[in-house]
Amino acid sequence: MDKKKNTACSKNIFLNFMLDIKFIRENTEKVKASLERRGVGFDLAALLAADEKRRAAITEGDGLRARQNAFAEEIERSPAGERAEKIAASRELKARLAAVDEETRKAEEEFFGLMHQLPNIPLPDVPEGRDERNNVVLREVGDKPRFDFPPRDYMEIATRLSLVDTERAAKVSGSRFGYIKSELARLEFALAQFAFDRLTQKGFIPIVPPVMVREDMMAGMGYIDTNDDREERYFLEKDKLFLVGTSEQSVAPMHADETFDAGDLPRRYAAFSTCFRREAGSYGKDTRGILRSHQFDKMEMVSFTRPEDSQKEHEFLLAREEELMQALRLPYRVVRICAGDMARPTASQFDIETWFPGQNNGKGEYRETHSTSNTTDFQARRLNIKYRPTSNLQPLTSHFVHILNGTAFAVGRTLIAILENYQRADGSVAVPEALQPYMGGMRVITKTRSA
RNA sequence: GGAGGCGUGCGUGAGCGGUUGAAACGGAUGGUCUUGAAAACCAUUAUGCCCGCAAGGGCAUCGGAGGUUCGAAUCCUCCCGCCUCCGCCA
Repeated sequence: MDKKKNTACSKNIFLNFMLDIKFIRENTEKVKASLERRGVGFDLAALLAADEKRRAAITEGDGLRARQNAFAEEIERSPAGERAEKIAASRELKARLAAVDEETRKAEEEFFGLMHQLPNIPLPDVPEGRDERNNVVLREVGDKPRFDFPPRDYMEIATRLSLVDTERAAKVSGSRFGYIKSELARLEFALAQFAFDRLTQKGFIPIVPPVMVREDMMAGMGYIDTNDDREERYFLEKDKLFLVGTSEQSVAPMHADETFDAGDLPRRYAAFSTCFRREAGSYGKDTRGILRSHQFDKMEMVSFTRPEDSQKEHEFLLAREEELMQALRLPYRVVRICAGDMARPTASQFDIETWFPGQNNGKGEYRETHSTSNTTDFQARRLNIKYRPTSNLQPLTSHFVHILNGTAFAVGRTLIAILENYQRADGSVAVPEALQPYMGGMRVITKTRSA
C-alpha cells in the first residue's frame, strides 16, 4: 500500500488553489472568458490587485529576513565586544519585519479569499450556456420498452411486491429514507457484484472506502467552500467528521500529498459506498419513494491520470457507464453539461439520464442517474497530488495529476429504473439477463412473501 | 473512556541554540567498468514562494500554530495526527 504521510493538516492544502495564479496572470483574458462562460460574476481585477499587493509584501519581507539572517551570521562571528551594537540593529529590524508580516498576512487573506471563489476553467468543447436548459443531448441509446398496459410507477410496483417500505422508514428515521427489501435487496448486491466484475476487467481497483471524512480534508478539497456546500452535508459535530455525499470525497483524498510514478497512471478505483445527502432546499421535489433519499448506495469510478490523458480518460469513464447501462438494456440518453451548469471543480461533464417509463404519470421521463466529471488539476492542486515523469532524460520535476470521477451505478435509482423498465403486466418484474447469474439464476421477481 | 509512547527528506535513522536544507545508511536515477547482468566506483536525488529576460539571487519548510532569542529541527505553550496496552464493541 502506498505510504501515506501524516499530513492531513499540511499547509500545502492552503497554498495550492484550483487555479494557478501564474496562469491567471499570464492568461487573464482566457480566465475572464471562462468566467463569462460560466456566468460567474467575479472581480478578476481585484484578484490581480490583491496578488500584486501580496507579492510586494512578500518581497519586502523576504528582503528584511535576508538582512536579519545576515545579522545573525555576523553576530556569531563577531568578537564579544562588537556584538551589542549589531544585536540592537537586528532587534530594530525585527520590529519592522513584524509590521511587514502583518501586511503580508492581510494581503494573503484577501488574495486567498478571492482565489477560493474561482471555479475551474471549462474545457473548450464544453457547450455555452447558463443553466440546464442549455445542456446538449448527445444521443439516445436503447429501445424504450413498449407496454400493452399502462406502465406503473416504481413505488406501485415495489409496494405490490413488498420491495420497498418508506412508511416504516419514516417511522424509524424520518422522511426520505427507505427500506429496500427482499429480492430488491438482493438485486442491489447483484448490481454491485456485476459492476465490480466489469470494472475490474477494465483495470479498476475495487474498494470500499470510509464514508466519514475529516473536516480539514473536506475543506482542503473545496467541498465545503460555500454555505450551500455545508448545508448539503451531514456533519458529526462531536467528532468533526463529514458523511460523504459521494465516495469520491473519500477516494480522491486517499492520495493527498502523494506523488505517483508516471507508470502508475492511470490509477482507477471502483468504489462502493453509501452516500449521504441532506437534500436541503429540495423540499418539494420527489418527496415520495426513494428516488431522492438522504441515504443511498453508489458505485463510483475515480481516476487519476496524467494531464494529457484526462480527456481520453473522461471518454473512457463515459464509455464504462454506457457499457454497464447497455448490458442492463436500460434506455438512456447522454447529456453534455453546459459551462454554466457545472459544479465549481468541474471542467467538463457528461450526465446520463435514464428512461423511467412509469414517471410523469405513466408517460415516462428521463432522470439523471449518472454523472462523470473531469476536474483536471483543480482538486489535485488542493489535495497536492502529483506524478513524476518516468523518463530518464527529463528532469524529475513533478506535476499535478488530473482527477476524474463517474457514476458506475447510483444503486437506488438503477433499481428503480429496472423496476419500471422490466415491469410486466401481471405486476411482476423481470430480472435483467446480465444480473441473473448474480441472483442465483432468478429470472422474475414475483411476490413471494409479504412483510 | 483510562494509561503510556511517538511525529525529521523517497525509506530507515542521526541531530551540542549558531556554515543543519539538514549526518549516515538504504532506495531510486544517470554514468564508468562488463558480451550482458551483478558487484564495485563516481555523480545526481526535496518542495513552495518572491525578485530577475536570463544567468542567478533571496525567503520559507524537520506534524501544525504561537512564543523565547540577534539566531530554533534543537527551549517553552497550545493544537493536531499516529501507535501500543486496558476497557467497550460489529
